[in-house]
Amino acid sequence: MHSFTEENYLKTIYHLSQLNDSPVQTNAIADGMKTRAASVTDMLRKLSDKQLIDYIKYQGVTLTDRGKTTAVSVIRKHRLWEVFLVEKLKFKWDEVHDIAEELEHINSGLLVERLDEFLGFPKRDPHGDPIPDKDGVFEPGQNIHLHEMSRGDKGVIIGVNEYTSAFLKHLERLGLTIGILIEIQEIADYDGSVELLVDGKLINVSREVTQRILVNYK
Amino acid sequence: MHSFTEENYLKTIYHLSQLNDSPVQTNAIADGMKTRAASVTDMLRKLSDKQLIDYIKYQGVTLTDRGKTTAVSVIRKHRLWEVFLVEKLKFKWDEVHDIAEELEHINSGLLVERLDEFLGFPKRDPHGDPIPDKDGVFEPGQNIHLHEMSRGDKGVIIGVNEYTSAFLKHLERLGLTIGILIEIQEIADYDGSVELLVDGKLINVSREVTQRILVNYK
DNA sequence: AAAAATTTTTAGATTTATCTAAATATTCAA
DNA sequence: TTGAATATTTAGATAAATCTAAAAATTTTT
Repeated sequence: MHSFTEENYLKTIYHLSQLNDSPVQTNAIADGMKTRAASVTDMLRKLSDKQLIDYIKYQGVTLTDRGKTTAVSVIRKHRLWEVFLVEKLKFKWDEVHDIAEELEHINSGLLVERLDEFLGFPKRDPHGDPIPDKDGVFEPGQNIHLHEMSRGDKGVIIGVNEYTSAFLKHLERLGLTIGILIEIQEIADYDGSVELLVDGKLINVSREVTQRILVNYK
Repeated sequence: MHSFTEENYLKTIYHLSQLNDSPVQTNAIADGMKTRAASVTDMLRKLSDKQLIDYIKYQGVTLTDRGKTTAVSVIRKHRLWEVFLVEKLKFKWDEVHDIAEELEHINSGLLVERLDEFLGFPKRDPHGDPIPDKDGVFEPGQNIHLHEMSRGDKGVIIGVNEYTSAFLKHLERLGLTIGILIEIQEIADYDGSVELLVDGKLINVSREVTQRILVNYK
């Protein structure tokens, strides 16, 4: 088995490698793990020895198949536990991320499959992120970020990519929650902020926010 | 917060101190933690510095109030998770101990209280052990071990004090599960084995087994 | 109460994950 | 294409939890 720390590195590398196709860089990992580049180098050597990553000094890393499988399994657990916390224990969507960061490392294949079944095999977590099935397969989704849409476009909010309580509460105040229909009214040239029609009301959101919202584009 | 290891030491010391009134000895802890006496001494110094135990060199340890509170909180979480696994996820009673050993260290006060509520504030876990409430109070129980009973005595099995899958499966084969009524028919002088009337049938159990079964004596 | 047996502690290493500071490699820009 | 800036790695330490072997304290036995 892998240590919590190893699992967290793999998860971070996985998420970073989703952002673009090139190998993930040491500093990006250090940022993601809130640690120092030197510590990352130490860990990369270890993960490479265990054949969880392909690592060439100074050239960044990519996950091996084994590494990817492990990362996806941790992500699956994280998202299933988030569904449990919200659906069964009545947590708010902005309260579950940190607890799921701990629960995702519990080690029992049977537990995950039973939990999945108990929850009715959910396809998405409370933030709209897809939950890989037990073979690690994600439901395909053709989603785009809100800031990539144009005036007049419509779509349904399907996810976010920041999980801080502050951000999620902000969205809730604006009425921007998973499943809600939005329509782009206006995009401001000078700061990229966007005027949206949501639930019959006009609201204004900053570019920072539009970059963190995923929309299922119709 | 305390590390997983510290919490496990506190839990072990708590359980050992339940067995008799004298301070818990280094070797007993080493046995319980499956480690060496020297490692225990190292940790005792650390727990003592943190004022979780009262420790006098060569004289053994007792938990301070702070230490006891922590230990009971871990035990509460362990037992609640066991109820969850059996009641909600359909695990057998012999499958849940190891998973609960991991889940008991998840750190969120709110999570425990929500879980307790979700489960309907259970009073006992699947092995019959009492679950302390959120203030650490156990429901009082006047239970005795099966080996302390006499011929003709009757009672209901209320718990066990070994949680290995092998032991629990053995009990199940014998029909000895929580809640079942038993009556002592005969106690063998030469090996302490006991003949029991269970569910209309006569069965024989070794002294090793009788020492690990708790009975609510009528 | 001295010797023997047992228990516990100390001394000194080891492993894992981390760090700072310095050295080295790579990339960017003039 | 060379120097500057940036990114990464190495060297050497530190803290947590563990270990073995030896020393010291305590308890038991004679």
